[in-house]
Amino acid sequence: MRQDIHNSDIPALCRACEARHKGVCGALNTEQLIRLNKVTRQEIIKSGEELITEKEQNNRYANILRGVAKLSKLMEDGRQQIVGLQFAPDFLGRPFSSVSDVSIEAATELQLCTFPKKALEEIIKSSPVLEHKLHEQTLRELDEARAWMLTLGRKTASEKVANFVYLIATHTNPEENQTKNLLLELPLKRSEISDFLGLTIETVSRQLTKLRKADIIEMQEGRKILVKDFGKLYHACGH
Amino acid sequence: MRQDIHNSDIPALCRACEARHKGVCGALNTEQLIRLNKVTRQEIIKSGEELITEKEQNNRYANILRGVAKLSKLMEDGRQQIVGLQFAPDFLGRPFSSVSDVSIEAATELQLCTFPKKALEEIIKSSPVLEHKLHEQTLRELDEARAWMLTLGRKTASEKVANFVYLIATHTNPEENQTKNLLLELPLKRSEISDFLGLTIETVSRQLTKLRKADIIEMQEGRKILVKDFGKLYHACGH
DNA sequence: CGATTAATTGAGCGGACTCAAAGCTAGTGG
DNA sequence: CCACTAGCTTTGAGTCCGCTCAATTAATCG
Repeated sequence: MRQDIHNSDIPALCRACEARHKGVCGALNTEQLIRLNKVTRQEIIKSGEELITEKEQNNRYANILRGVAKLSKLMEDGRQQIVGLQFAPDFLGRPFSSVSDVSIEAATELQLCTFPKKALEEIIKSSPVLEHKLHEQTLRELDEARAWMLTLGRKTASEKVANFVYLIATHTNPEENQTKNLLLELPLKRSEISDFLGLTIETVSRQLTKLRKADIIEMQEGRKILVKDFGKLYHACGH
Repeated sequence: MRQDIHNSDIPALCRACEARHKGVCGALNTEQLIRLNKVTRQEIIKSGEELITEKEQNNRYANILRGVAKLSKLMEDGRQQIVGLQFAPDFLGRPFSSVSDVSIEAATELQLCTFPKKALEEIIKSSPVLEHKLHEQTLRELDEARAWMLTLGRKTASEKVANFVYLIATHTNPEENQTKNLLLELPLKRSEISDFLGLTIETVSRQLTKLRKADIIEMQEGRKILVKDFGKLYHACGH
């Protein structure tokens, strides 16, 4: 599949990139990487900036190299719902459609590798493995969306907040399902967490205080949180 | 692509099947249809019967020929969330994974065309167009899941119920965005509607009564509902 | 027809919301 | 260094929407 023997032929950018190992670019051979590399552009997006607007035309895709992106939907009256978070090395954009029905915004500072829609779609034609990789990410996102639907529809405020901390814990420090202390930084502010959980900022704040008083987490400077008891946190999610 | 010229070669079952036109089987040529047809089996599933159990092994896929299937997730303490509905000619099952993380159950009587996981996966290998079709359905499901997340997280009880009626209206009678009367039959009972909307049966019932008193719908025998004002219904969804 | 399950309606409660105020942070400039 | 601002977060008090519990009515099916 991949020709790691000729590692030196691989574009410098790609050589260090996580997307080539765990992301969609893992489906590409050296020649395709070189071809794609000619049209890619690295970009740094500041926290809060919008990449793709809901219901609007867009003709660029991207891979996340670093940072967290949030996908959200907005109602005319201002109500908002965050419908997903994406981490490196996720692929950003809606394949096979020129309009996304969610907006994509940088939750933290974001380092991206962007490329034109057309370039990707051409490579897909010659390399079905790439579409397979994209399909697998779509399936993973669908599983996550449905798991979150259970959280939104059936869990209490405290379970929701625990679930959010748990989600961040498992995504930023994967495979560390340990009971030991685990330090993490929340990529969202309170208003965003509330829009992700279908709650208000006040309720989120109160429930975090409850988790703190229950000795499950400890709050540190900034948005840093120390998970003191991973088992209890998992349990607090409703499991 | 498809060889409709040799229509007579197409298996009898497939000739009348919606899945060949609008569903995933549209990606297959006559030869592939014949190949798949050797291992397919038509099945009638009674309302309420479970096809696939959450977290359990399963090695069959299916296309819906008639009826509605519901996808749901269950918590240990019995809380339940319906995370999607599927209509003909949708494909049922989780590609590339032997365990589904949702259970699939017949919401109404269901007529299916089932086939072994292996058969489909082999055809995918020789025909990337099939994977593309599956990918497109997955993307559509993801869009729908995210739209529903907005409903679950940010809409009021009355908006939720209106949204449900609207969803059924648009899925059972597509492209009839008319102001004229539209008769439809709800495929779910109250307890299922409440599990879909993250509400209780009582609240669902009360909100339906409100829609009736607002002259937006009219309730008839069984689960039939007459939509008297499609525009008002759309508006009642929060739009 | 009764038996059973589904749906409606009512009364009262409580969890999450609203509104309001005070406490933190980080950034800016004197 | 502190003063000042603007944005974010926490905390409190009171309200209301949707839940719970309970009773009735309506459908469905032997």
